[in-house]
Amino acid sequence: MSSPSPGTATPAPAPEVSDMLCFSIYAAGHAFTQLYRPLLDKLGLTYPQYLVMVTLWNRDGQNVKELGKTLFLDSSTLTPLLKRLDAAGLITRTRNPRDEREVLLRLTPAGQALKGEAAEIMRCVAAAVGQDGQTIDTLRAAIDTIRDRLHAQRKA
Amino acid sequence: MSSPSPGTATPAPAPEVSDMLCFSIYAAGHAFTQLYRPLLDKLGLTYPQYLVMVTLWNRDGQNVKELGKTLFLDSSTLTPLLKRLDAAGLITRTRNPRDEREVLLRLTPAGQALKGEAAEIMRCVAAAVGQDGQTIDTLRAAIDTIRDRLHAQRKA
DNA sequence: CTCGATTCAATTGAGCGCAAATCACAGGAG
DNA sequence: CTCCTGTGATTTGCGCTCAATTGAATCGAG
Repeated sequence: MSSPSPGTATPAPAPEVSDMLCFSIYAAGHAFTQLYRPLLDKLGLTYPQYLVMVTLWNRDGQNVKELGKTLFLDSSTLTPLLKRLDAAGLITRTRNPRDEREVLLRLTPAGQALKGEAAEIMRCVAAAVGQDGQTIDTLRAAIDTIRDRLHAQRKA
Repeated sequence: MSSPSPGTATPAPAPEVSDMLCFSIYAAGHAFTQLYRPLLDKLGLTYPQYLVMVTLWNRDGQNVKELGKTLFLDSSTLTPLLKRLDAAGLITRTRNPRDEREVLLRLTPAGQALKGEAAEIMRCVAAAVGQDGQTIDTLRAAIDTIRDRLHAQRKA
């Protein structure tokens, strides 16, 4: 008697992926990546590389650990990605003389210069999303709340 | 004079990743994957493999194209994934005798049997998300709307 | 029936993401 | 100073994701 529909002819609820919040987020993430691809191709960046650049544009000179904390990414993901940005001439990677364990990430002039181009991309994405700022902020807050709850679960 | 804040001391708005909806979705997606990992390890599945199984539990005997349409994934992603599910004894992959281009995907008894274990996982995930069904449905609808808009943009 | 276009799956190459193991450095206890 | 522990980054191995290409089968025009 624990079923919501009591007795007759409901063989199984049969959940579909389209009913699952995790799948909505999964699919929307891919859709964003594919939206960004042609826009970022002009800058020679991938979507995760772009997120790294946005973070560095806000605070230059952080180390890998701090960057990873902001993006929720592991150093084993970031190290090869940062090497590619380095090879592309957008950042430099130097050990901190005060603590040789840390690698400091600094934008090159070329890396700084890309910031100007990014504004145009943000406008394109906002247009593609096609929702007002209020709606987006509310949605974002709801998603972040869930993310934080999932991360908290991780420790428990 | 094109700046929104007219004259004084606003050097740059400096958008951060935490202000970007795309990043919220990106990070939440990873959080879900990490929540699922220990749960699915018991079944020997990865998260994308689990989504495939959920889809096949709902409709057995589809081909790769149809599966990809549901999950928004390409055959180049699915082919190796399906080979792993085949190697694990959860599905079979056979050419459609009516049209030899298609590969039909069918659950094995072992693949069917996993469906029972999945209910428990869904309960764990729902508990971790910790929101009522109404809230989740609203959130999911909003995300799906944006996803559809992004996909539509793709064609234009 | 033959030719050309289309469709479905598979393959290839590059990059992302994470767990686990490794290496180097820093800092404290003795 | 030496050992031990902890931390930051890298390496390795596996799987996912997609663009581009290939190969095989189907279908339609003539």
